[in-house]
Amino acid sequence: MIHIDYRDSKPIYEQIADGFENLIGRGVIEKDSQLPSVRLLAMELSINPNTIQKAYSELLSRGMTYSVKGKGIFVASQKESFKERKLSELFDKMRKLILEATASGISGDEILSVLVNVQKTIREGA
Amino acid sequence: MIHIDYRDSKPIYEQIADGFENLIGRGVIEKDSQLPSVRLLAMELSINPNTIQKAYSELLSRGMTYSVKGKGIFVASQKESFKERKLSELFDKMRKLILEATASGISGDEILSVLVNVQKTIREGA
Amino acid sequence: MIHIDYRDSKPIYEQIADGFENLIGRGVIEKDSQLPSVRLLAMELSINPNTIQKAYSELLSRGMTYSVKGKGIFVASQKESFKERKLSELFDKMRKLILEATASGISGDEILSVLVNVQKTIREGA
Amino acid sequence: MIHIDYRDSKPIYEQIADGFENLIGRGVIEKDSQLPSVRLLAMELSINPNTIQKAYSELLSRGMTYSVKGKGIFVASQKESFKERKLSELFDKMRKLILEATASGISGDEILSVLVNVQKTIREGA
DNA sequence: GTGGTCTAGACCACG
DNA sequence: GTGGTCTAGACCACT
Repeated sequence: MIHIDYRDSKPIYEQIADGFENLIGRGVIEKDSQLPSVRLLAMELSINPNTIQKAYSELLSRGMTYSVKGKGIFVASQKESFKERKLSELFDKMRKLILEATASGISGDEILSVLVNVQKTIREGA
Repeated sequence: MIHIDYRDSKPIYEQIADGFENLIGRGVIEKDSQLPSVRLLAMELSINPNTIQKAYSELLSRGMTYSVKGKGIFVASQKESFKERKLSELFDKMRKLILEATASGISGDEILSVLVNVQKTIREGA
Repeated sequence: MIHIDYRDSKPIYEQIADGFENLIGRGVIEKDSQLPSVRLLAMELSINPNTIQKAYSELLSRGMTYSVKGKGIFVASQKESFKERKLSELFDKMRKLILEATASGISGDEILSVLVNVQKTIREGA
Repeated sequence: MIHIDYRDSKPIYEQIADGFENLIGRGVIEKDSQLPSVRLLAMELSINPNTIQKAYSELLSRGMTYSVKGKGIFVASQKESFKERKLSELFDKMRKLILEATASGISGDEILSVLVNVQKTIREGA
């Protein structure tokens, strides 16, 4: 369900949180359904329970889930569209990337060309 | 000459190294010209000399500079084109960004549209 | 595992980095296995943890290892053959040595003769 | 007469001392002839007089020269043959290089092969 | 004065 | 527990 890459510089707890956010946002996990318990997921992924706990706290603070004492953690109803939020995130990250590139003397056309190349390689790789 | 943002998660020594790499790569600092001394820059930026030293070591291992004991640190001649390297970096980061976005269900056309929007806002901001 | 010579002009952190590079390159330490922790090795060698950290950073930038925060430092898969790289290094150092010798008026045949003598004494010493 | 490479890791005073040792050893500068004064050489090479002074001290301690107060520094008669000494130096450096290479798993034949290749490239380059 | 190495001790994020 | 960053202060070789 969730894939962990230990070599990724992104911390494990964030990889887990992002993974669930994706599954929830894309509707793979439905609203009000229960997430696996901390202990269970920790065993399944062979990961320290503290790390799972941190990932779940992250999801909670992002408003993706709600917790019921003694019962577990459940998927919250999504206020704003998941895709909308992701598009907004993409916009911010893309903007930062482009500002950096521009500061290094790369032109707008060159950036566009890089984007097209990337998309091409991804299509070919798929 | 170099601007430090203490709130940035990017470590100080890397901000400094990146800053100089940019100045050197864009030709603002010429080949064989001397960089400010470790102690001087440390005083100017109110930063520990060891941190400056680490930034300069980073530049050295990136091949951007060469050092002469007792004399100072100087800008090396750039073997590989700076821009070429930056374009390659941009490609990698862009690829990662797009893969993430795609995993969230964003289409290639939508990504392109975001890019165009970003470029538009940057042009207007400038 | 690692031997330090304090009288050697080669800095300690480099002796450590070179030592591990050798162990890794020769396959003594296997891929994805964990290196001793910074603090542990510091205690074992009676060396300041910062110096160990610097040695490990060096290995990281050489691409010999990858680090996972909170978990440890691990041996990376070797892209370019270790031996290939070492042969290239040997070539460069040998070239420099021979150029110096030639500048002192030593002939090519004399250099070859010295090499044979050295190899002889090493075999006898072993 | 003497060539300085500021990028070389070898300190300048040593480059100067080695340069004179070479000229003296190969008979380019004759016995009992006078070396240029510290001030003169400093001006010619655009180098700090302290550095020249250190180079001359080095030559003195190597027994290559003798100094006469108020007159200057002169080339001493060479006790042991210059070439003999250089061969001995070459032997030591070569031995160290080969021991390092052997520790990295490079065989004696491979070392010989590298040597031959180096000599080949030098001949071709000349 | 210059760069480079090392020690000591602190703080942070992560697991 | 782990690695990583930063500060403070010392010493060294070299110019």
